[in-house]
Amino acid sequence: MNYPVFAVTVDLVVLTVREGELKVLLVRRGLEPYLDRWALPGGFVHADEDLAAAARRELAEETGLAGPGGHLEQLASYGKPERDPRGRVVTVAHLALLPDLPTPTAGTDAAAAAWRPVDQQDLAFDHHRILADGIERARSKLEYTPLATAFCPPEFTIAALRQVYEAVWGEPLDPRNFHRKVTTTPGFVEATGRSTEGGPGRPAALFRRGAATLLNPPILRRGTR
Amino acid sequence: MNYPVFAVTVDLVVLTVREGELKVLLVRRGLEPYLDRWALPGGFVHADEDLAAAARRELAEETGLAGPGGHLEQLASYGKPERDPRGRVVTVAHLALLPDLPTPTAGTDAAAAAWRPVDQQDLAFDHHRILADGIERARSKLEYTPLATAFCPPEFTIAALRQVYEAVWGEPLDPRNFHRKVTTTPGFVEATGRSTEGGPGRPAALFRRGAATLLNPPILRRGTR
DNA sequence: CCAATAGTGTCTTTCAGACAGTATGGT
DNA sequence: ACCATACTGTCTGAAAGACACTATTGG
Repeated sequence: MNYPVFAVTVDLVVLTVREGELKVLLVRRGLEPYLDRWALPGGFVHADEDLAAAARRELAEETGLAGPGGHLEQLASYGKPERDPRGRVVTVAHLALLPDLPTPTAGTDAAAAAWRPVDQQDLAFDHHRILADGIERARSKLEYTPLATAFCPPEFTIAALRQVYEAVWGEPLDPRNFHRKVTTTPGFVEATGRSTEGGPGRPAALFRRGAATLLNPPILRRGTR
Repeated sequence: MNYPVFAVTVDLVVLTVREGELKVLLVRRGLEPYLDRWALPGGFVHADEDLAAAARRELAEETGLAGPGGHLEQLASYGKPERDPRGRVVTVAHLALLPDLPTPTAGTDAAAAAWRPVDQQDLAFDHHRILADGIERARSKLEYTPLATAFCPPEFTIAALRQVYEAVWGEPLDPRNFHRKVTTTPGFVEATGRSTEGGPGRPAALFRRGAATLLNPPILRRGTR
């Protein structure tokens, strides 16, 4: 049997919420092509490695840890013949959602990695399109899954969860209605019994993620109604 | 730069509704490995071909036409090292939804192709998993997109559209509430002015698909509530 | 007339959106 | 006391589920 040969890479759309904004992890390329341009982190799939394993490995190399919380899923594959000038490369993009880690980009691999706003232009390769697809996937998944908790540390307040929604969707939500919705949806979050302390205002109860994998009914964005 | 080489294929989960049931297009393998087992149609991506183009080509080869109506989208990629005993093969699975064509499987390529029930066991490779993922994608997309119309001919009755939902979800829907829902959702369907004739009962108005790409609010399955 | 299927109207329940009001901390 | 933030309660309107009823065809 005769067939063309390909290289296969994984690229990562790694998102987090910092300073009330949705951010994406980018690396500055140190090689041609697209020298010095921002790009999604990624790399070649090894000879005896599953796609998901390659994505986990790259994530660990770039971020230091995919430790507590967080979420990693396959996004889509991109394989236009001209997408990489070096040859025929198919990339299997993955989407990672991480809490805002104390050690953000102390990766071993990438020389210059940084959290950047998600409205990036002029990324290397077709990474602009991959990024756009990843953001849309994240926005959409917040509607019907409890995945927003992946952006939060193991224990979080309802207000922190709401700020995740507001950052990802870019629109304000009513704190009271949001609180009611989240706490009455079975399995979305469960109370830990603990509370915050020290800040201004009444202390907030702390929650951890619940067991539900699907929100019913969903929380719909304004934009899609 | 040194990296492992892969073969890249596209595999197709082609679904239609026949005789009130959801069916998948399968081919009987004429080669090792998995000789004589049912498998999803598919093939190698050509040297200068986009992934989507390869999927369209394979669909045309297997079904004869992807003509009026229908829908084709990327599903997911599968690349476990051991998934093909011949070597390292990554497959980019696609999902196709087609109306029940008069000429179902007069393909040129596959010797023995057939519409089979979707509860197949013992497919070749990891095709059982791919099929399961494709069916779940289809079930889920009927909830929040007007994609059910892809299973229908260019003009169809509300009852025919309802039977698509019932076949894909495997549960009965109330004809009256379904009618109200579909006809009052802007952009889901638009009336043609024509009607059916000849059958028993009152003639039904004929509709074509509307311009909407997203249903708001969605039509939710019983199972997920 | 009757059977069969298409389509409309009505009632009830659920839930989102808007927003008043209460609770509990820090300064 | 006052401010800030957390949380609860109430009202209203939109829409789903259940289902009675009317409409239009063929036998």
